[in-house]
Amino acid sequence: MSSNTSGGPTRRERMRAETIGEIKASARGQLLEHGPSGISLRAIAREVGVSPAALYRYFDGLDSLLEALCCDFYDELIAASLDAMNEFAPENHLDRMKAWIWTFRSWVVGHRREFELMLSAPEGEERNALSLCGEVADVPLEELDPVVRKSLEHSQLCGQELAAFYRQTEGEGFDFDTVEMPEMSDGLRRELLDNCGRAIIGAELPLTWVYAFTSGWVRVFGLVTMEAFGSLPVQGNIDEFYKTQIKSMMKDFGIEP
Amino acid sequence: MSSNTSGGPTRRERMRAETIGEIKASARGQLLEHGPSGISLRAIAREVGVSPAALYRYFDGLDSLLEALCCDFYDELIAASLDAMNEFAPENHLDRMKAWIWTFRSWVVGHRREFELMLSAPEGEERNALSLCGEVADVPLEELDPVVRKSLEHSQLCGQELAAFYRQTEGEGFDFDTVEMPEMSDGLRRELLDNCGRAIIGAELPLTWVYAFTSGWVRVFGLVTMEAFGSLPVQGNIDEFYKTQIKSMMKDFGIEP
DNA sequence: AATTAGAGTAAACACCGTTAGCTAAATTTT
DNA sequence: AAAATTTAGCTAACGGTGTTTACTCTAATT
Repeated sequence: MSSNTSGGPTRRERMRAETIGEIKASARGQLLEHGPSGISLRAIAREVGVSPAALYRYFDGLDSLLEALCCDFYDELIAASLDAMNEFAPENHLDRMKAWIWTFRSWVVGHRREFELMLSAPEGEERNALSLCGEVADVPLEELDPVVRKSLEHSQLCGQELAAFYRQTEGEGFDFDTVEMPEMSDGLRRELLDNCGRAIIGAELPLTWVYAFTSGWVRVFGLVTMEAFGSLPVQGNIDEFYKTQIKSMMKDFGIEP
Repeated sequence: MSSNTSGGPTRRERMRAETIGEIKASARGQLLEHGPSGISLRAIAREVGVSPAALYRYFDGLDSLLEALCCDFYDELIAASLDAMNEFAPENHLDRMKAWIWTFRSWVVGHRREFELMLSAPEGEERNALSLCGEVADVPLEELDPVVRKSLEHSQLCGQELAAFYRQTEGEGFDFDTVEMPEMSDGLRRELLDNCGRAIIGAELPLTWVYAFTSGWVRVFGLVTMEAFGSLPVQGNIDEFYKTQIKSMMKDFGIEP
């Protein structure tokens, strides 16, 4: 009776997938209306037309559902980033990175509540994403918190572009050693090269650029988070402010626009 | 009978203040143990040895209590900042600003859960601190959300120091116009001068420095938030990384160490 | 001494997440 | 085709939550 003889998903599997979709959609609706703490299993059950206990056939509990939601959000963000980046030629790495930043900003601002959940999600455990870069390179990726993994995936999208841009620039005889950077100890040097270079960028590029990338990442994170929380000290010309920030960051790479 | 004939607080007022203190202390304990969403009025009542309803004599409800907690945290942060800044001479503005940054970081890292609450607190309303700088200068300070006000107060602590440092540097014939800065429109110019200059720094200083201050603020916010959330891409040499970041920011002001 | 304001209570209301035990239908296996 | 099994759903309950109402008693004020 199963339609699985031809390899496709079972009838039950289809039903199950659809129910999961309904549950998530309802949860997201409540997230938008009442914020992260306003998501209620019972309310979801009411909306989906099912008893509260039935939801446990689909998720291990509220936390599990929230985590799944978070993963979906990251997937959305990653897909949107890829879409925006692919509006530029594959070798146009600079514009692709700008598109990444721009998508990060616009997606978060258009999905503030989702972003709130994403920020507060991986702390269900003792402490959260401290491994985002720390020991990430030495740990099997499968053992990472799924949300942390998605977040890393999102960062890598930009990092890989930088790596490609580096290879391109390298061929043009760019002198990376003249890029300005504060002096630092061997320990910090190695950590930057290991964590950011290996884990995020996925390539061994010069310290000056790894430092510029890390600084830039902090700045973008600050910008996006502050705007999402409404504490950005610019309100009317945010677009332009971002552009000036991007210009400043490019100068940190030794690139003049 | 009241001890108020000599102007001091009434006996009842003392009792009340002490009870409020006990309530807050219990709430903070739960915050540390179970996170922001683990604060429960009933649990507090249990711990203080009182019926749940009794708490409503002291706070309008859970949200009100959380807001009060937040204000206390900001007061703590501000006091700690002042203490650290005052370890330097009043005219040593540069070191006082560094002390401000350093206190921000160390206090947040030592009080991550408190910081979580502070970040998510003012969003009880529709949307939160969007007025942090936007129209803050044109709005009576009393009408602001108290948490937003405290947060502004904290920023101003650093801003005022910069203003004083500016006056000092001005006398030494420093050429502010040579400080590098991306070009920008008049609209953004005015917004930066109004919001950051007037509201936070409290003085009219050159655009180059206002831009550098705003950029620096975003960077510091990014650093502190990422470290608090465990997603800073440096784990073993964070102190030194901060120092390099501070050096980079100083260069944005045109100051060589 | 009488009155008032304050702090406290118990009981109830309407929610919440989660678990246990059961029923019925859909699928697999024999 | 019949039996066995997996799956989805139910009801009912447990212990927890924030909040409101109406009532009591005690401390301060008049």
